[in-house]
Amino acid sequence: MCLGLFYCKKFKEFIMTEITKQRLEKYNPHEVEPRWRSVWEEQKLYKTNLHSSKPKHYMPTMFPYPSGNLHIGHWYAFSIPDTRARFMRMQGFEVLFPMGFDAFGLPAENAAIKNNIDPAKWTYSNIEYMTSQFKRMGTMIDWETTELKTCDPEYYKWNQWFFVQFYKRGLAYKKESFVNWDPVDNTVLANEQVIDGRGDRSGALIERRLMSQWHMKITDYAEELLDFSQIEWTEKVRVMQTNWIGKSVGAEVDFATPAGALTVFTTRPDTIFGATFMVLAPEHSMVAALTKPEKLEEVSQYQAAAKLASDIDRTAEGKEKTGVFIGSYASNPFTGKEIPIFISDYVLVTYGTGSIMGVPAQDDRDWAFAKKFDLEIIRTVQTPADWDENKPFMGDGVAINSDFLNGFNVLQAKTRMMDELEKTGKGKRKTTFRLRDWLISRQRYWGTPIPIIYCPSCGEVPVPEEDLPILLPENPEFLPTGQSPLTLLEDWKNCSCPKCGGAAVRDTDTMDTFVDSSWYYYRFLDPKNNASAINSELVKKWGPADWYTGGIEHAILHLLYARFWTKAMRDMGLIDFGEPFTRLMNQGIILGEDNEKMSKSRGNVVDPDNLVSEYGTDTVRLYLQFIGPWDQGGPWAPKGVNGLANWLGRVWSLYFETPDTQTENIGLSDLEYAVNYALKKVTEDTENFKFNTSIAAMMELSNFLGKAKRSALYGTPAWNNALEIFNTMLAPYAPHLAEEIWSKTGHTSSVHLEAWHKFDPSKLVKDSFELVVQVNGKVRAKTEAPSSISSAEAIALARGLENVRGHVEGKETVKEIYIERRLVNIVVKG
RNA sequence: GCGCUGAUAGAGAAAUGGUAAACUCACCUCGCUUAGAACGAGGAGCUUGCGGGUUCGAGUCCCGCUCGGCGUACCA
Repeated sequence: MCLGLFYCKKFKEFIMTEITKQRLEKYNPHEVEPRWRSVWEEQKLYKTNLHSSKPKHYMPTMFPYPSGNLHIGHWYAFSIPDTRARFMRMQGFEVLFPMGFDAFGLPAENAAIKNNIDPAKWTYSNIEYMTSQFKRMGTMIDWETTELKTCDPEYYKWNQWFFVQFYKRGLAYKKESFVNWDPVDNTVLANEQVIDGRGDRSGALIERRLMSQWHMKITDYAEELLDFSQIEWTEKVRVMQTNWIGKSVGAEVDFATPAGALTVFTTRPDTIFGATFMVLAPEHSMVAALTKPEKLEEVSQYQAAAKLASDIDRTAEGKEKTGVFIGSYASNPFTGKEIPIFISDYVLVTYGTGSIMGVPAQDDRDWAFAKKFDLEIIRTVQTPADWDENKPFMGDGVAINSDFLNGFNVLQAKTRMMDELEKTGKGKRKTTFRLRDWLISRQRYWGTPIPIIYCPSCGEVPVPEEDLPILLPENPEFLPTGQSPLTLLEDWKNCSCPKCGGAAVRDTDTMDTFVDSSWYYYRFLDPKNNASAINSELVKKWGPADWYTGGIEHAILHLLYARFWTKAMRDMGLIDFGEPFTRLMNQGIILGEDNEKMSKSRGNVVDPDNLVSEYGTDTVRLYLQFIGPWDQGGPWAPKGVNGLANWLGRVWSLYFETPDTQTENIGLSDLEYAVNYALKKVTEDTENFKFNTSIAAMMELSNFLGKAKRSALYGTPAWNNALEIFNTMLAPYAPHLAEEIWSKTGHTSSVHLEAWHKFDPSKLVKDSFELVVQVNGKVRAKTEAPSSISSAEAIALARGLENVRGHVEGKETVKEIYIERRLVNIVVKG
């Protein structure tokens, strides 16, 4: 912090004030802002009445992780929606704008390991500090009603409760599978948390391990999650979720092998006549049975290599196909031909059946494999005339070499083949999803303990509801063993079986923190509720959220899980709707001055605390909104901030400086037009998150008022009314300045309790306008015309203009166009 | 590779198919002996990344290209 500069400025201000006392007192945000914030807090001005009879507007934002410091991105994410929340409040809605902390997670634990601090202590002290930073933001967050920390037992108890309910309904289950192991954070990760083969937090290359882990059955909802008809989200997020869910419609087909039927999944059943080989994933369960003794060594070697290789190596772009012929043959169910069986790492054990039929002519991957191993290629779709015969053909065409399918196009052939498969029992229709069940076990300490007990005689037993919460024990040992720290706490781990009372042990993993964020927006309505997870009555009244805002990075993580959780809650009868967030808005990212992502190593980090100390909260908020469209983000241009501070100063003087001249000639209707125009623009733009143009409209208005001030309008009732309306428009944008002006202009209650003014459309109708006249699309003249002018009159008026006549006379008129209250275009020839 | 985006004065950006550049910063001139990293008056700056097309009219719609961002990537 730059205290030197700060005090120096203060001192200068003090001197100036003394010398020029008779002049206007300069607006001083550093005095005004904290003063109003404490008044608001005292008066509980922003208390939301959850039982209000007004229409509700629920506007949560994705709550932050308590990293220890609010950065400029937090200001962008939270202070801007606050403007809209304030606006909706003035529009007559009862608005809930909540805030809490997503407080479980790895950074706390990593800090504990590194600095030997208790993760709880670290987290709670961060929350305390960040809350004080938050309060400087001057938001209408109702801390008292909504504050929520997911690491509180009163919160995570209900994670455990949900887990038990899900368990009873078969939505939470344990299975052994290949999982993503992060060797740096020493835990498994969900598929959604693996980015380009690396852990999303640690950046470590992910290893594949076979482990027994808890999953949430999100795949039960795969089909429903593809349905976005109940929500208005951006195309981008819908597409990302749709791709992630990855629905493929096709068929499963059985191929006979010496070890029994080998089932493959294909989206192209029409190409079976061209299947000339089989490929299994190296981990496929039938590999052992199908491997001939003489191939055993080669196969084991390949399997070992595949196991060691990271996903990123296995899937690298342009990687040459590898594989091993395992010695056995399968029989093509339609041609009867014996085709060789391979293993290769381009087939994934986790997708479909983990095995495929190789159809090189119609698939570029199979083509590459066939070329590499010199396998037979049979075209089953007629290639276009100019087709390069050294390429596979994936397009539509007529089936060839395919017996009863010959002559049909791809779509027809698919249907016929699937009918045939089902008729003959050689296969069946099948839809496969890319989406896997959500793996929620984490081998870490700082999270919600999984409420399951393992009993030698009763097996896995969920903890009875009355025994919840299973508290996280204090003072764990943090050893980088790859085991959960909870495994080392014998006293905690050992327990008795709730069923038989015999000796048993607890599950020592904790839940993925995305469990916490899957339902917190319901908990905000009653965060201290000790009797149930949610207050059904309030959730019924307030849910689903009207608008939800946050970063796009959660498009397929949090936002997909939250939808799943909500649907599961609906099916449990807890709520009566199936989507958590009716509308979604993703803010962009604020970049450094150098147009690069802000980072300490680049040295381009903008510190909001310093900015607030220099310019005040209102200026920082306004600048972040003015910089551009909110969903676009953009680079930080430090010079512009000052401009916003100066604008606030000019607004201030608009109210409190007396004009010394009366030189402008401005009429009442101009004033009314300007005010109503701005009001219309600000109303519409604020509603739609277009804060930059909204502020521009207010600047235009203040520029106009600055001029109008030096006219006869000054001091009239209309002038005073205009200033008052402008004051209320400012309130959501510059809450402190607006309140100070409001109070200094003689009001005794808060401007934030005022109703938003409605614009008067009748004041926006002008009785004349500037008619633009084009000849052949080129502007040739402009003239004032009455608004009521008819098309014929407008054209006649245009033709009469001297500049136009020169371009029109003696030429043949082809067309005349009049666009109401805008322009005339005369098209001539010759 | 595929999908989605974006490209407008020196910078950030406005613009229901209808006068391109609102608004802010920066720049220039003048005023103000000061609210001064201020204020007031005025000014300069572009044919909207490139090439086609549709249209009376295109920054906006369509096609191709160049460059950047985001997402995704052997999913059978």
